[in-house]
Amino acid sequence: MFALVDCNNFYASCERVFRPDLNEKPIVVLSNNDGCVIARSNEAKALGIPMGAPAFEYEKIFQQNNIQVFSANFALYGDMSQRVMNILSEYTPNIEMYSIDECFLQLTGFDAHFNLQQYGNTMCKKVLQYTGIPISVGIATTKSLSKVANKIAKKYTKQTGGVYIIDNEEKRLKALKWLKIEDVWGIGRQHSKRLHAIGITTAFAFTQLDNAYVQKQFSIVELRLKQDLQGIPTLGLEEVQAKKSIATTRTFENNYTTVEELIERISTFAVSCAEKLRKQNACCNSLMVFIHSNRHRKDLPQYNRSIVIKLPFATNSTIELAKFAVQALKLIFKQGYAYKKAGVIVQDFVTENNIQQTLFENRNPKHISLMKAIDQLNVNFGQQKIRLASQDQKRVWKMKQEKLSPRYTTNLADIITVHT
DNA sequence: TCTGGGGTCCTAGGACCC
DNA sequence: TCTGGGGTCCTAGGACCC
Repeated sequence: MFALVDCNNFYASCERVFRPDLNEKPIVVLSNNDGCVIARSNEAKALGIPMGAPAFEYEKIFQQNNIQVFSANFALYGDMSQRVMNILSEYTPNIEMYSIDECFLQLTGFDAHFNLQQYGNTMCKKVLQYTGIPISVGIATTKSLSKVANKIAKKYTKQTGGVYIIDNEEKRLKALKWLKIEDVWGIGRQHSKRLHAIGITTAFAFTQLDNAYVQKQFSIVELRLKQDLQGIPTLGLEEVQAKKSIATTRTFENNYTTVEELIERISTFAVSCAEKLRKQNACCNSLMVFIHSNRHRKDLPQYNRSIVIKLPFATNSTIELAKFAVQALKLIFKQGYAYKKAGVIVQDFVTENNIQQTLFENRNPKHISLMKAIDQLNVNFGQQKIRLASQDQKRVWKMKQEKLSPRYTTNLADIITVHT
């Protein structure tokens, strides 16, 4: 059996743990730059705030309904996630952390009399008691069916107590007939549109399609999903593996029009990628830079371009990566556009001690110890203390975060005070 | 005025090999 | 007149997830 454990309205719940006065009150969490809604409490959902709602359009509605608004506090959410996962890891060593707020547990070795319902219930109780985060648990014979079970558990919390189990054919069919095709895990916007066009509106109807047809019209991914939904275990638990790409991308608060402004941003993004690379002891062999104009401004000329450059040697040096990223930027920059978003993505990794030397040009060996020193200084004296000259020296943080909550669990100065 | 960020996987097609 | 077969690797683009 697989269990899918999912935290309810995770970001909103994290904020609420430290603000119990907000229990049963509507909460939304905004994306970077306080741009759009990325999490909603049940109360906010009931008020009709959609996922992705632009904050500026909904400002009035937030006020009218007394909705508490938060800027995204990823330091807090990441730490709370760790705490939840640690507790769930005690239940089985076979655990896959699928995202910041959900994980799959593979449950083996339980006999037919084992009470899964009770098992799920204690899980919910323990996580709630230890962390303050409410969770839902879906249990079934395959991964995708446990996702379905979880949806039911969450939707009908009152009846299910937050735990639902699909353990026989009758329940499986009932669940799949209930589930709309667009709500199936792995079926996104494009696929559900195409499926609707041929009259497929439920998960059940999807499982009735011909295997060859599904593979031909879609891909092997959708075929695997179909079989998994039929109750044939096709998707297994996945090992956590090293990342294959690392990105730092941002939407800007304002438009940038000059290459100098973009050089500063791109350098900073490359620096951030280099730091993340060093954390996972990897070097990259290629790098992508992209720049976008504001796609929402239909009245302005649009320009979107990206470029991938192969590096002459694998590196994770801040200095070298920033240099290459700026070179790449200069190849695609065009005068006359208002740029609103840009990013750097590094890929093609090799582990640090496994670098293929090249004949003519290699990474500067001095950079290895230099980067160690920089990383250590930034750890000891705060992030971004040591910067490249090409980065902005005046402002450390340009992101709009007007409603940021304290880092209650990761910053000593932010620990909550208990009034006695 | 104001609209997020970070990932993974698969496929088709082209370039290349013998 | 008539011009093969089998394979690998790489990349761009498109789909998906949270």
